[in-house]
Amino acid sequence: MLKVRAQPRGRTRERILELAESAVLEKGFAATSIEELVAAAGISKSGFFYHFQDKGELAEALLQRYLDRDEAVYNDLFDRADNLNEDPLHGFLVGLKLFAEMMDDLPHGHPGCLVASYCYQDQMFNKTVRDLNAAGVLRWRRRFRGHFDRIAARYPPRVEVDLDALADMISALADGGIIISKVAKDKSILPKQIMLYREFIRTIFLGTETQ
Amino acid sequence: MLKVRAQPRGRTRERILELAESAVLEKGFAATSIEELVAAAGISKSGFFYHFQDKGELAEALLQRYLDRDEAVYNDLFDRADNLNEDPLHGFLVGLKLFAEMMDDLPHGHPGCLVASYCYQDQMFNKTVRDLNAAGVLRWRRRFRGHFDRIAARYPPRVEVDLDALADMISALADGGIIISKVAKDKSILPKQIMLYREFIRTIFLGTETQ
DNA sequence: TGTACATCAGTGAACGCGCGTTCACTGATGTAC
DNA sequence: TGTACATCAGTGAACGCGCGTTCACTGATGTAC
Repeated sequence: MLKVRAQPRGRTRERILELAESAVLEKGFAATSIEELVAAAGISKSGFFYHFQDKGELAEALLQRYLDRDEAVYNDLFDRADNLNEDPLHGFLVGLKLFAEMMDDLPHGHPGCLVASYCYQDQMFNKTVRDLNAAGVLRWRRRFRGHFDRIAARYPPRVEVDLDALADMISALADGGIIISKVAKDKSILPKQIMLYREFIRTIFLGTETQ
Repeated sequence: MLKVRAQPRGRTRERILELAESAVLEKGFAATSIEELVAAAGISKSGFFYHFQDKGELAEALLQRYLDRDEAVYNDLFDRADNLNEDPLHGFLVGLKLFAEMMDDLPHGHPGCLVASYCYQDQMFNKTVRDLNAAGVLRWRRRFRGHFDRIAARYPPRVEVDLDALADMISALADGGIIISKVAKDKSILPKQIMLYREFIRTIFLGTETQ
């Protein structure tokens, strides 16, 4: 009798990461045991240690994967919106609308942000992981700061604002909106916050008189 | 020889809570052990169980204490600002400025928000704790919604905004701003976000034409 | 095409440590009479 | 004021369980010749 490989080659590691991500977002990294992951993945404990040297390596792989996917998704979204519009402001406003709609379309709301989760378990992780997290935040700042530079060149801001702070605001509002949505158990809060941010951007560069 | 009580009556429980709060904010609830808390508090493990039935009771007491203190601080701050100003908008704007200044004055930045921390370890806690957390968020919404109702009666909004969402925005921005500040290791981010929010409020009710 | 060896993707059993919790006990302080 | 008892704020030792990690081993697949 032939024993058949339970999973096609190389899939198990990805399955562990997938299971780990939702577990970590629901109860935190420390409370997510290797035991429960391997039980859910249908392998033995030692199978886990074939894929990861230790639990710390899981933490790192998890965050790296999250940041990569996140960047791919939002690069795609904002680039698409930008390419559809010749005007940088309107392209960005379309991007924000798509962003809000994407958040609104998640059936059970946003599952949570690993950056925020790791932030509140900071001491658990080594320097590599913490640096990865910080770099993720700074990448978002640079991306949006770029938008604002192009926009401000064409639309002088009507109010005095720090463009770096304005770029950080979308990260803060997204992370905070996820938290408020989750705690209040109301998935509509997050997309509404994105749309408020969009309104703010609109009034900064277009003013309130030209409704 | 007289044995002298190490701590004045009733102080030990408070010391445990204080130690637990900073530990939880740094590494999460699951990773904060009773062992380390009692070591830092200078009592034995059984001493802990004299004050708390189990670890879950610590979680609840911790959050209750946090919410109570938070409410007292911000009630005080915004009531003070409101009483100094006859006008509800200007009173609120002063309150936001005081809020931002308070955040700016924290020597090592904001130590973190327990509501956010608990949110990302949700599965660890029982319904009582989760309800406590949700109630905290809704209390903030009501408080700020009250401000906006009074403001909007005198200053019709220049742009169409949902006042509940606008009230949630300060919670989201505070929680998100704390996270971005912590992750980027730049304590100036949080106060800047509060000031951006203040700018948004100003333009909503006063417009951009009247600089 | 057949064979030898290497690599891949794990298994199973054992480990020691730390964790939350329990329980019988204690010594100082407070209260009633 | 003195005494008896209750309460407060703990101690010390023990517990079982689950956790992350290690190690020797394995059976299927891939590759070189």
